Amino acid sequence: MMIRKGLQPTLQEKERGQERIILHLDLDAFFAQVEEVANPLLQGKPIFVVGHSMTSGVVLTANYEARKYGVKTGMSLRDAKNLCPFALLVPADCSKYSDTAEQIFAYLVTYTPLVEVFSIDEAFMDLTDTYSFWGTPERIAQRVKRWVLESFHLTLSIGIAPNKLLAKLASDRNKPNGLFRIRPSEVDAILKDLPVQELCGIGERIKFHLNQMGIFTAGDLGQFSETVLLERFGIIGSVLKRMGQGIDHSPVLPADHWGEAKSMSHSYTLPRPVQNRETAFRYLLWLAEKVGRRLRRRHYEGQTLHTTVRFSDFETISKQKNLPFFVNDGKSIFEHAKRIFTGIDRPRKPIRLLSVGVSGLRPAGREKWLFEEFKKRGRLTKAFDSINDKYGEFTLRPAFLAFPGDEKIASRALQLFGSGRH
DNA sequence: TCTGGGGTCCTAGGACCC
DNA sequence: TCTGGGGTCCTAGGACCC
Repeated sequence: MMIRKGLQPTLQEKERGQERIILHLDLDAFFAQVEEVANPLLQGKPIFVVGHSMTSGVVLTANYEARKYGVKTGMSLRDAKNLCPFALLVPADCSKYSDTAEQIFAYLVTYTPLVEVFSIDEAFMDLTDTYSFWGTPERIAQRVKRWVLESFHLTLSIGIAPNKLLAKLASDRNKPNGLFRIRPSEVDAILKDLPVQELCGIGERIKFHLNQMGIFTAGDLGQFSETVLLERFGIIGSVLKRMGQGIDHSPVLPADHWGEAKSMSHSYTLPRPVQNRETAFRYLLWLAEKVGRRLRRRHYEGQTLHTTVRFSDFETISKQKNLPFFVNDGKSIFEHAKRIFTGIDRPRKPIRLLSVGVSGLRPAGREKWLFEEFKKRGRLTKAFDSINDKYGEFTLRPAFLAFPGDEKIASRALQLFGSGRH
């Protein structure tokens, strides 16, 4: 008999013994549902929630009425309109969605502290140690569904399973307004004929390679030689094999267990391609200010600057630069972003998208300002922030953002960026 | 599939150092 | 400098998720 050091059970023991109870919650067609609740005139009609442009771009969310016509999230607006010409277009209002989601996710903590927010409309809960207080996991799922419906008039789909991978699969089973449980004894049967790309983590690219190797279902993947998978995919090879077997030991991690953020960025697809570089610089400054503001709000500063340019022919170039110091103010971020931009620019091509990001983050304010110039800049930035916090984003902005000259772009930009308050 | 916006992680080549 | 091997850092790009 082997004597084990420590009291932690091995993974195999966990697998055999205690079954984890993991829930995955997924708000159905979330953006579209929120809009329908806000505007009853939309109810029962096909709608697309779209980005700022309203004429191009992609569908952020289509409601189920529109999905009947084959419209999917991420589809270009043009294709979506071809499939469903009568759909109503609603511009996205992200702060509205995140406010709602935040209240819903906060409620989940009633049942367990182990709630992991996975995206704006998805969360995991680990109920292993707490569900018995309410009876069964299904009863908790029903209570959550009822509460969300009564409080927000929204439906969601919930999957219950022994791990996150399977819980996510389960929530997808009975959409919308679904509830589905996968028990350990059912895992093999469910995975046997499941197309590989339905496993979270397997996208178009990996699916293509797997298919080429003759692997089409999760069942195929789980049976396949790990050695060959490792040769083909490197270290993710063994992860893939375990996914095919429905094995996933990853924990449900609440926010206070998350590591620090690693990067922050903002990108923007211009309403139409822009040839004029002065105009491009204004967008760049706007993005830099947004990134800086977010870094400061979350008390970060970063050392690596990223800039991406996408031209009208979709050629995309990105470049990053390590700085000898940390930044989190818009002006410094802009100065370096502009320098990087100039280095990768193709001056004759119109620009379609710009992106500014900062990585190499650390908590801000660790070092005293070294130079007087930086000191002044820091104070100015603080004053800006306090006013903007009070009266809304971009109430105060650098004079450069006043858009002299180009009236059309100026008014469009102010409409987009300006708070409208003065 | 003519293609949004915000992230994370991985890979691979080159520079640089000992 | 005709030049080994290993480690680390930097950088560009790609894959994936929602």
